[in-house]
Amino acid sequence: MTEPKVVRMTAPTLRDVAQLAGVHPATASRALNPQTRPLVNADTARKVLRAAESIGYQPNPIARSLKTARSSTVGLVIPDLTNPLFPPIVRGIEDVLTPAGYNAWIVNTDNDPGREETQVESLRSRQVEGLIVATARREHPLLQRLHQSGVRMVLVNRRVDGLELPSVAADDDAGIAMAVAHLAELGHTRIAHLAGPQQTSTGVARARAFRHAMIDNGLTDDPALTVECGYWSESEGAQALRKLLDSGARFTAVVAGNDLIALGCYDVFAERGLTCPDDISVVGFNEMPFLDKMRPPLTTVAIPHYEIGVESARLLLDTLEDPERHPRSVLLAPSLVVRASTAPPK
Amino acid sequence: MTEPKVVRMTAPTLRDVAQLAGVHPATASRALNPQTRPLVNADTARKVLRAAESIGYQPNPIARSLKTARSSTVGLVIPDLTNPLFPPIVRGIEDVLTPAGYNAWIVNTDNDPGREETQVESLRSRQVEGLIVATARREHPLLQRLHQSGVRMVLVNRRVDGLELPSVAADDDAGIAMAVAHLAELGHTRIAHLAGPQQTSTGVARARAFRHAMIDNGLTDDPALTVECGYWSESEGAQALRKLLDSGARFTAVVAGNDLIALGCYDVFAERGLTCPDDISVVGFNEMPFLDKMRPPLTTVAIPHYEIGVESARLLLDTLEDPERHPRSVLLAPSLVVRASTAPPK
DNA sequence: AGCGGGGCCGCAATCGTTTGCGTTGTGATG
DNA sequence: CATCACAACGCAAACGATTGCGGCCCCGCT
Repeated sequence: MTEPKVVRMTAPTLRDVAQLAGVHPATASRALNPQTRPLVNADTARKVLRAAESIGYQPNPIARSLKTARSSTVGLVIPDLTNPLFPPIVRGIEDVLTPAGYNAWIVNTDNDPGREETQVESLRSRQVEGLIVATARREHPLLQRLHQSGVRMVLVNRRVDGLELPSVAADDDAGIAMAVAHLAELGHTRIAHLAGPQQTSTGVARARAFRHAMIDNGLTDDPALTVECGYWSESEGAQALRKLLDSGARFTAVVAGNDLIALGCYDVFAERGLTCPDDISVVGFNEMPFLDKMRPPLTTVAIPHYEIGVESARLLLDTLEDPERHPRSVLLAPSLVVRASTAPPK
Repeated sequence: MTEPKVVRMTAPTLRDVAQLAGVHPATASRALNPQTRPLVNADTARKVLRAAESIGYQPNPIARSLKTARSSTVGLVIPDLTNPLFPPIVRGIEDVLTPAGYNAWIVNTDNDPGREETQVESLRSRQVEGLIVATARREHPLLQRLHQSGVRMVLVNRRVDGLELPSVAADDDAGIAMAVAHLAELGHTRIAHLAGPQQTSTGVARARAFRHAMIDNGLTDDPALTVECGYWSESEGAQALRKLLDSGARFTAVVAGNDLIALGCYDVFAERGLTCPDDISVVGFNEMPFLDKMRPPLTTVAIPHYEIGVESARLLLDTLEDPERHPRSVLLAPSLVVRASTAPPK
């Protein structure tokens, strides 16, 4: 004989729990919440817990958010999920947010400020408690406004000019220095830089680091050997390299602003019958997946993606629990992964 | 003289709009909603709209969700964002959801059923209106339950045994057939298959298609030449190939269950001093990014990722607006991209 | 003039929680 | 025995929107 069971189409609510436990919903609420549990008698608390358990009660986060104006949710603002840089970062973020009782809401902006604005608006209206932003440009009115209106956020990989915000990134200086030193050791003297967009802090930081590193290695930094890319993309990288080659400049190696830019170079090599590293050495930045299987395997600066995610989530949690805390930024050490795209010049 | 402006820290609500427009909140609500706007006088509607505009009113989705038990949000359940297969699909999904007024909430399951369960639970409690699921296994109690409790969903790339659900995927049969035909034309006769996990519909579909294709091409399908991978991953692909090589089986080509499995083969080639395609040809499936830059560039079956996303979102919207509609499934035509990982056998 | 019928709009309940405040009951104290 | 403190709990008002129902007014008809 199967127990006759009333099927309710709607999920059990706090009322149901209270009724079952023979208490008022308010009491049930207090009993369920560890924070307020001391306010109710231990016995009744047990009763409530048991009742909740028995009917599989799950609090309704929507109702809770409405009342508390909190959501246990943070927003991740990402320029392009298609960029393999981000998934591991996201993973790291989720791995610290989840145990802390938070959920992450991922939005794509496609590098489009308009889209970014509406996406962020939608996040805010859903009461996200903070933002992790990977789309920062040096001039970023939106972020300025958000910061002024008290939105908690942390930046990843980027900074905004004149805005003191917690941020986490790889140590660009160190990374570029390693790349240049590596090439210098191989004997390269004329090294080009395909810089990332100079509207991004990362783009300028790496370009600056490149100049310094050249000097530190006793090489001359020829401005004609630095070309800026409009985006951090393959096609922009290819464009930039074509421009450089067409200019007639002489160079035997290039350090690219990131891996995608470096891979763009591969396309140009194929177009023009150049071979890497025999004709030109190239080193990337970021260590995206599958580089070891490229042709040739790309030498690059590896950064700890997952840890970047982890750290940024931690920073956000910190500022959530103590908004007054002085903004802390963390720099993570990169490392050089030498593969077959770099060799001594001919 | 600057206009004295009252700064309110809290976002404007419907009440504020109503007050400003000199009407009752109910009227304001009706005026704001295009659906119910005909119920109010055109003039007052205009007044309300203007008022809303002037104070920058944005409806609070949380309050709305609480009342309507809807959320204009759908969940995307993805096994692993790190797999480059998914970002373009996500992009396609968002591109149709956004104009339709929906938002997407992405969750990762890491192929872990437990994690999947809690993630889905969290989605449901946030009143998502439907699910797009890319994690389906052939036996999938969770999805069975969800379906029974009336959750609307569509499957992407996968199916569940005995469950009539809308789904969208590439035409695995056609894709595998093209791959095998290509190898056969090159002169291969002993072709191996590194199959995907047989708990996934895709895994078995491709394995079956492989057998059929072998026969159709007048080749013999030797069961000893098919090895199953536990996951759709590089390492599993490598494992499977090692097993095959160690078994002493003779073969000159392999069709891999997907690109990652194929790339796993590359690792084994390096380990054992084999060269591709001279010693062994390999063809992948999915056309993930950057394959053209691999060593060697991987021949693969290209599937229209973006369109898969687009179609799955459309299907979901369809079932949302007419839940009774008979489940429709769409198959998208793949195409073969021949690169340098395939060549005639020596 | 009386009556019916729309068109518009307001009232108030509701969604499921949280929380300030008030009430009750108990034990301890003067 | 009256009083007080305090623990434990209930009451009811929020949070911000949506929506069935009913009231009001005005118009047209007989």
